[in-house]
Amino acid sequence: MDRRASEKDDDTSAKERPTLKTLAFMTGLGVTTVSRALKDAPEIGAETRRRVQLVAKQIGYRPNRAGVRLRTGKTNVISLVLNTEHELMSFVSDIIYGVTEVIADTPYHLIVTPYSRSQDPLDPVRYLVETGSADGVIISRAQPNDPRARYMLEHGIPFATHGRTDMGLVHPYHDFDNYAFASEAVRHLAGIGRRRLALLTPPIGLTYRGHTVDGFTDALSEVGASEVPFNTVTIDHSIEQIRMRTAQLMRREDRPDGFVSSAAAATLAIVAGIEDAGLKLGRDVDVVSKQSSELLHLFRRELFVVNENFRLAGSELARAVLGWIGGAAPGSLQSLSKPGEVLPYRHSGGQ
Amino acid sequence: MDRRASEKDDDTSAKERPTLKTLAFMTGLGVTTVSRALKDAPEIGAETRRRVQLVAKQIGYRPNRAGVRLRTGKTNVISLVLNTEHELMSFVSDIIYGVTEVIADTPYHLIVTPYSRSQDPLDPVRYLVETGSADGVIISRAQPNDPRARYMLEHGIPFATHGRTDMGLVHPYHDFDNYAFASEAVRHLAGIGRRRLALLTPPIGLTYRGHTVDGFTDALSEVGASEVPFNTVTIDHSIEQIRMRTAQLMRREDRPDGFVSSAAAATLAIVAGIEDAGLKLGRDVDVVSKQSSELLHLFRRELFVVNENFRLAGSELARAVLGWIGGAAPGSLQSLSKPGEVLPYRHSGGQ
DNA sequence: TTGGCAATCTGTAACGTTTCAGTATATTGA
DNA sequence: TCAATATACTGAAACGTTACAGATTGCCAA
Repeated sequence: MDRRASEKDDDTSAKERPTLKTLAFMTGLGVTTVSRALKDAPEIGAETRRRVQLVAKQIGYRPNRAGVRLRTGKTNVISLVLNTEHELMSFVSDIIYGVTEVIADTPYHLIVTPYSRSQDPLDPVRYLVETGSADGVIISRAQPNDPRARYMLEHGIPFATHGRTDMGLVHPYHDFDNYAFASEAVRHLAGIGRRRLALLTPPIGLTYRGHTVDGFTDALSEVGASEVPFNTVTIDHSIEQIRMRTAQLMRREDRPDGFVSSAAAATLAIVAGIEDAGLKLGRDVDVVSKQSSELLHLFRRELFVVNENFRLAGSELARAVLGWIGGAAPGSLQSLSKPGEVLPYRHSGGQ
Repeated sequence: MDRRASEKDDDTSAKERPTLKTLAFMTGLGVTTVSRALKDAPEIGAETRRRVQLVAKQIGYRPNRAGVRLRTGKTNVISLVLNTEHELMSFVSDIIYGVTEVIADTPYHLIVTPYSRSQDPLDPVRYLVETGSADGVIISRAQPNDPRARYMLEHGIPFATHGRTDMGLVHPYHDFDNYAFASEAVRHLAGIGRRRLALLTPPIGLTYRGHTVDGFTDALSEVGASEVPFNTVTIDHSIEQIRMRTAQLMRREDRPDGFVSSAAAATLAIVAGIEDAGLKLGRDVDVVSKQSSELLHLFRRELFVVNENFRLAGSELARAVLGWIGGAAPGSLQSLSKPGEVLPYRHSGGQ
């Protein structure tokens, strides 16, 4: 009853997974010929090629990944490297879906490689390279001088970064235009009469913090508004801390009448802080916030939002890495996503 | 200058990744002996074993995954199977971190295997089993009669489900006690004088919808409150739909004075719908909601929340799968997470 | 007729690992 | 002394794939 024990060499009717040997036996060809026929090598006769591919399709042949990987070193794996405490929730979810969307009809698998605060961010990357665990890597939280990007360039492994670096080295990236976001936000606030603005920045050390700050200050002087420093917290701080600092700030004489916030969750905290101080959103102060899922307008209708699409980022990053693996020039695999306009509350319910 | 071309057999000083052959050469032993020494096989002399392990550590030997996988079939991979449109954002993020936390100090990698609405949920699971791509699988959105669980049991691949099944088959799972959540929520609402309650349920077809509904109705009759049917939407519906249906419901004569909601995002929509109808949360109606990240209390202070920890779920599921792979009895790898008490708003800011 | 060449196809080896079936040496029992 | 046995180690084979270096055939030019 047990059909496990295979009959040595002739796998004629075995229920095991078909291999090249199976195909070779069925077609009467050699294993080498089958292998080449399946990958459209030139020295295989047209009819033979068709015949092999037909049989392969019929019996549902799928190349054994371990075999390929052992022989060629090709893993067919893309690794997404994530920080386990500081990524935005929606970022993780959306970027994964974006990546999987792109690799769905390729042989690639997505593996998630985490690292925590206590680790050197280089650790996971080093691991991947040393063990040859992936053909391509996606990293987030890019820094102006990013040791991970440098390391991967030195070791010749294709990668893409979410966010840009600034080392004079060229590599694929996808980024959101945070300069445009921040400057548009300032212009919008100025347009509704706000003149004393505070910025809740991205975390220190990341490239896009610089872009955001630059957009903010440039637009500030353009419209003739002034900045109220708000440097004690960033969007990486806890909700409670941001809330407390905001409340402190709003109880001061020289409080801001406008905020620009780089993340939705932080915006909740800012608003809570504003209200803790007894002030009212839309009357005493206005807030423009980035968001990645369309929820802020439910929170307070007075909020202004700019949408950032992380799913798109995931897709672009995946495309970039695959492109590099496929031999495209790294410099041609860079993309910058422009923010849409600043959106006010729009009533979508009712009848 | 190019040191790529290796010198055939004697890898004495090559900068390539060390293999068993490298270790064999360095120790003067055979490849077989080295292999066994590294896995503490009994027929290796104590000193030899120590010596081999020391050298292995020194030169940073790491077994080649492809070699192991090809020879033994062991992949050292856990696959997390996710629906690309209906998982909660926070679920994806947190469960991934929970899983990676547990497998961090094991040789396991986590791969994410997505499937979309248009696909049979069985597809990704079938793929994993047929291609032998993973040693263990984690699936979410368990159904009472779940073809995926049945399939994996039949094919003997270890797995764990987020949520329970109800097929008389025993397998590892982790679940949140949604019966307790719903009944506690009802009791809480009754305790503050609410008598006409509506339930926004989990999606039709999932096991925990039944648990939630049962907890809700049992507690209703226990406290002598009545149900206002709210069956046209579930938490899988869009924010806009839930909002619209809620507003419709709240404009009726026989509107509810209390809601129980199974997801935080849906709760935002419910509140928006309530306010669309011109009613006020906390005065005209109260809402108890589950949430997985502590943000709802920032949204409206009048909300009551119960926390569900998805990171814990991820850890438990990973532990369960690893346990099963390690030979533990599937029946011993089931866990149920009890909800905490219903939490009112607590002011945490200010001084 | 013969040598050359293009077009197809094939066997062998190798990637790194584990398992199987040994071998060599020392130790024991009688 | 010899055989039996335990201890410690080893080579060869195999997992499925691809690359290398041929083989075989037919055809054409000289």
